[in-house]
Amino acid sequence: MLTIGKLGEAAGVKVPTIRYYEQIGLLPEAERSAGNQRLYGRKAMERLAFIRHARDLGFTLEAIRDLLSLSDRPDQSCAAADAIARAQLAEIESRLARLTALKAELERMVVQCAGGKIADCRVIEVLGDHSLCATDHRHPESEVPS
Amino acid sequence: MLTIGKLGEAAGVKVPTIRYYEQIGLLPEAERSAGNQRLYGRKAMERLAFIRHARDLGFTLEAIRDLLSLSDRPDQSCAAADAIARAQLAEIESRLARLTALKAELERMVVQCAGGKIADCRVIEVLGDHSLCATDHRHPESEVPS
DNA sequence: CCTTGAAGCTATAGTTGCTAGAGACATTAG
DNA sequence: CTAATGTCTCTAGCAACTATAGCTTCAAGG
Ligand SMILES: [Zn+2]
Ligand SMILES: [Zn+2]
Ligand SMILES: [Zn+2]
Ligand SMILES: [Zn+2]
Repeated sequence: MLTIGKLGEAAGVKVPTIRYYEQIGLLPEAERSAGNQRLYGRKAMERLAFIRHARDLGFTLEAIRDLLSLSDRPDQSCAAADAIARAQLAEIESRLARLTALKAELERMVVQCAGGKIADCRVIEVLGDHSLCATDHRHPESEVPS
Repeated sequence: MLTIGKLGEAAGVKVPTIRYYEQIGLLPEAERSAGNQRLYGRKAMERLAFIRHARDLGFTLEAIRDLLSLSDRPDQSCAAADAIARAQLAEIESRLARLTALKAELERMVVQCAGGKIADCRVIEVLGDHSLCATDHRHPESEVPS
């Protein structure tokens, strides 16, 4: 049985994050020691590793919640899990497309600036006027974390 | 003079967002009509367009605050502005690198799943075990929005 | 002129995924 | 035994908005 600190160390997750996952119900309530400290066994560690890995792949906690409850029903079809993964892939692809456009615009700005006074700065100028941009990079949908 | 609604429409910014920008000091306090409603002129519109465009290019509000105060001093060197833009470019490039790795892993997962039961689902399996991944995609630094 | 509906006002709370702090209790090394 | 570290709960804060509630003001139609 590991204390929360050891578990965090083992899984590469900070202690408050583990408590947070428990609080929102992603991790079950941990066993407690005589002195009321959380104790974790192998199952908790695997579950935490799953969560952490999915987070590292960009899944939201909501998606992870669904994936976890699916993985608790091994006999069912995996179609739902695959759909979540495909949705995540689509999300990543759309962010990639957007970031690629942003990168191109930022490179243009930086390259075009001759480096004089603010009044002549291409960076400031372009920021003030999207029609100076080469691509349409404007924000299509919601802002999501990476 | 535009009302806040017309300004938002013209600039592609929601009304509460404009009020929010004023509240945090990105936009100056607007003039008010006799009935206490905000009124905006061309300068406010340009400033809002600048903010919006910079946001669309992924700059944080903090960076935009700095860029705006730089653009208010046209005689100074633009080195600071260029540095902010280059930092933003670097940030975008690092997000791109990460997302590219994520995309590859997600594609692998999705493609490898034969689509049977959860117990045999490659998606669930890989999520539980990073050593099944082809690349090291783990989260390096802080989570930042796109 | 009056009414009605849209648009505006303030203030507060919610979103996501944590992170940081305060103040108290538990455990462990020396 | 004591000191240092770890853990406990609870609360608040971060970015960048978004949503809600309960008002007031405005513009247009009858
Ligand atoms: Zn410049
Ligand atoms: Zn642009
Ligand atoms: Zn599957
Ligand atoms: Zn992995």
